[in-house]
Amino acid sequence: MDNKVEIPRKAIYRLSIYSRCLKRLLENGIETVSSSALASAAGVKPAQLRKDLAYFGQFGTRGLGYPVEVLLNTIREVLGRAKLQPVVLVGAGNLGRALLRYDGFRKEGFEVLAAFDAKPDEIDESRIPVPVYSDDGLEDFIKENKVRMAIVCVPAEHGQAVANKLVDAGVQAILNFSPIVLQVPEHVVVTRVDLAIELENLSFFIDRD
Amino acid sequence: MDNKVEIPRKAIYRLSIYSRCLKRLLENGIETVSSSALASAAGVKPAQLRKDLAYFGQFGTRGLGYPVEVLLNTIREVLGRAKLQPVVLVGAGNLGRALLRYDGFRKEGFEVLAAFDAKPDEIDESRIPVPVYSDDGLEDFIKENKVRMAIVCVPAEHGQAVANKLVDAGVQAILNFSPIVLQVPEHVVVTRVDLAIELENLSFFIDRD
DNA sequence: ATATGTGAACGGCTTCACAGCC
DNA sequence: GGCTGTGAAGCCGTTCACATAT
Repeated sequence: MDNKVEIPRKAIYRLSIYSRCLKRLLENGIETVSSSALASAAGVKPAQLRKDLAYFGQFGTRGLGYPVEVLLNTIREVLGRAKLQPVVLVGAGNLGRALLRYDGFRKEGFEVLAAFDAKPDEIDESRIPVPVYSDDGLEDFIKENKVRMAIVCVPAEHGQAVANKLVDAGVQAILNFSPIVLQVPEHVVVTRVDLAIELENLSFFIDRD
Repeated sequence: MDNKVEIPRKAIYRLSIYSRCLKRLLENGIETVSSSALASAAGVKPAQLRKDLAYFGQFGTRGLGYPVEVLLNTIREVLGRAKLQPVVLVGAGNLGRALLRYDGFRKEGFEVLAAFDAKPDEIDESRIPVPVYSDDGLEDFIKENKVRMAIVCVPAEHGQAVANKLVDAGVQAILNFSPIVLQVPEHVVVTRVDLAIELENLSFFIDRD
């Protein structure tokens, strides 16, 4: 399959899920997996898995399945996850500090270099594995360290201002935990994670009294 | 518009976003809003906003727009957010404890009654506003308190077992922070929030060296 | 004049179903 | 026999465009 066909965003997202499943299979010493087995672990239909993989190559052996390790490495490559990716975090409140302590990021190849906060002096740095600086130095730091990704955990009222700063400094992707919709230029990608909205959304589906 | 037409999940999700925007408008004393203004604040197209609202009624005045307060209340009603919703959290690790301290849930009408952990004795409860119990009591607690929603923050290897317990006890909606795909019966809704995957997904869209 | 409500067109992702290969 | 790869069909949500209402 050739590169001219764009890979749909949704497919990209699922690639990450597949990679997690493959990682577990690899750890368990499994060398080959069928589309139906992997699909079920990832919560999708077999045909969809095969279509997703077909966007960037042919890896399977008919009658057999996919080689776990090769497939995993290829997916990582496609996702651009060959090397450690530097990240900054803005807003060291409750949530921000928790994310700084969260080891899932590093384990997956992201390095949070530093945190920034409007009032760094009031932050209890004792259990945080990275330095917390004042917002003032944000733009310089991003430029100096060629940071392209940022995590935003500031209150709603500061979200847009922070995003503007980040974009001006060269950030291209933002993981936004602030409960607002950020307005950014087209070349910048934002993923919004609003925990209260996720809960609210779920609550629609439970029985009412 | 009648109730026979199912509201798409994505539309439901957007209702939550609209409600946040409307809340801000209300706080600023704005009484009427057009579909284009509200849509732009919510990051969607005007036609989509109108379609979403049309799923459950007609609220606008042609030539004028929508009454902010009425619309907000109606959306809250549709979302089933009339009263406080009890929630339990399972897994009081870094992320779990941060979520317990996060005030966004309560502010939006969710009450985390208690947390459960495999090793509650090792948890530093000092800064957590709810009790942390042993996993043993999970099912009884859920039944006694008629809990229908749960937040899961346990390591991947325990995720499915915890989910099974929750479902058996009567939980109908799960917000899953564990990095696995939970297998649940059809009547149970799961929303997955995998922070590492979100980052990974974003990293696909930044320039490579 | 202006903005909603909505049938119809559109587009894109998902699923099917089967040909092709091991 | 079993499983992948893929064109074709199907489905669902989005967007358009205009009739409708104030």
